[in-house]
Amino acid sequence: MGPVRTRFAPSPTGYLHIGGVRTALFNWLLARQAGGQFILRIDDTDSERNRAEALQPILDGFRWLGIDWDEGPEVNGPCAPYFQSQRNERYVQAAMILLEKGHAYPCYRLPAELQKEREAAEKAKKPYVHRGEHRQTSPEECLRLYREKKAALRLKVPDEGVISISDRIRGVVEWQASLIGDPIILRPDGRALYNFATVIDDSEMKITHVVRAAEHLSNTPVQALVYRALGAEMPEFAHVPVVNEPNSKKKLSKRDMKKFLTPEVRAKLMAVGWTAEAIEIRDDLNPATVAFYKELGYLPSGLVNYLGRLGWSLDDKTEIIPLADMIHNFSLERVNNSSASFDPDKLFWVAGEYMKNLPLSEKVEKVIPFLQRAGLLNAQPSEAERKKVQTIVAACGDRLKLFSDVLSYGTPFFLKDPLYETKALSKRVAKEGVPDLLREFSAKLRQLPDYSVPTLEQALRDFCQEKQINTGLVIHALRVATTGIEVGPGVFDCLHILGREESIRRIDLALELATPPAPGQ
RNA sequence: GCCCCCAUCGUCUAGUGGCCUAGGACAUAGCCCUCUCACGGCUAAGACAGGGGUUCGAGUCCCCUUGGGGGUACCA
Repeated sequence: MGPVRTRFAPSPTGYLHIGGVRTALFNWLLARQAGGQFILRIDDTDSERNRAEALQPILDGFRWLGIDWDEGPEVNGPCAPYFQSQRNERYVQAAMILLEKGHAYPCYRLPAELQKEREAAEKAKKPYVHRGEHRQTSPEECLRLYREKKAALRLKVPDEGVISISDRIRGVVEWQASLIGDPIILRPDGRALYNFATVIDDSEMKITHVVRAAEHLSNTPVQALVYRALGAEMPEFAHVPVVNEPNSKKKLSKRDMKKFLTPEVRAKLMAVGWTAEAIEIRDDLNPATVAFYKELGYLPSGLVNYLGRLGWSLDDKTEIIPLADMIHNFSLERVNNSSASFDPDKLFWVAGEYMKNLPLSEKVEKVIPFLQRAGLLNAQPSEAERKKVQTIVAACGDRLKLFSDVLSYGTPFFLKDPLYETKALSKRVAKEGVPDLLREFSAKLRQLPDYSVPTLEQALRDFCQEKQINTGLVIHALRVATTGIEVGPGVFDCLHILGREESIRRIDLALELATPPAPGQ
């Protein structure tokens, strides 16, 4: 066997599905570990859609995640083309060889007739195994018949015997050949069927490891028979367990993804600037797709780590596995054989762990687009503005788990006036004695020698000490007065970011709002 | 119906016959730290689907049942 070559063969559906990425990732890891090649092949045999448009989101998704391909769309390679729709003549050619060699035969039965037979068998509680009448016809005669009148071409399945494959994840799996009906490999119009096309492609592309979703396990005996008939070398098979819906044993389906677009999900998307209409049009924006996480500002490295750990583990305790370690340590033998539920909470946590380790400068770069989209920053931020963003991001610290979190923590620093939460204002500012304290402290702010975080903190502590009051009282009041909200970076960071004049202006503004003029005045 | 696959805390997992009184992580709850939130620290609760075997000994091996999933296509 030559160098390790793995592949992922998505249909151009217009989005990159989470479950698919996991399978692709395992393939990619295997290839990278062995210094082999990872191939992207597009299964577009039945696609009537605009291919370029439906393919782009998939390529974008992989690129965003850093999963690169050595051969495939846009990069090409020695086995081009990498679109099944452009490879049909190869399938026809291969089918003709099987016909000549007596491994295939034409079948003139109509689908409707077969359907009836199937139903009859079902009623009789007997397995339905289709065997066409031309199974015994000589290859020469079959070829003559086929030339005379095109028909569906069926593969001859042995009458008896066991088809056995050794799956790298499942172990040995066997099927009775007598229970497998002769499958169609070519339609009367010459279009190949999946089970046939896949084998031709995998064989021609010298794929050494077919790592795919477990739902393909049942296709494998037929494919094994095609390899055998072709006289081609069989690749290693590894069927990875499917990814289930959160908290469910149901497969995370590509169909019916709309149900993941819950009100909460919609709210998250709208918080980062998507309108309800845009979400409707971009029907791929939901938690089952990669694009969703990109839009919400998840770190791609976090998503890759999470997906890699879903169904595979390094040992009994490691959760955070840098990509290089994952490449180095990945093995099919440690892939679980039971299906796994996708857990958005854990993904969120992993993404946060990666964010903690991201250099500040990178956070700043990645956060800027979210601020721009929200209209808080213009398209060409000045050096001063970038500096301000940096200060804000630094002040956010570990609170920033997603890039979009900059909106919940940073917005008050970009608005002209804070958006005051009424409740917070009445709870923290419009409170017995607090307005006077704020006024006094505000006056102190004016006199500070500088406006740094330590100076501010010292000033406040001294002030509270002097007044014999709890520091929290003033701190909470200050935070609400200057940012409008109760949660966020440390209050001294907030004051520092705003600067002296703006801090004081906002305190005055809050006091105005919180203390309505006394009646009669 | 028939064929194939799967089965440890709510979820992801460790476990390859004695190291298991079943370990870790997310989520949950409580406490601590603390200017809020987040981070961090500590603690709690929480699982071997059921039944038979095999064995001195079973989460681990075998069988059955149950439950999930996939296939049974001129879908992929």
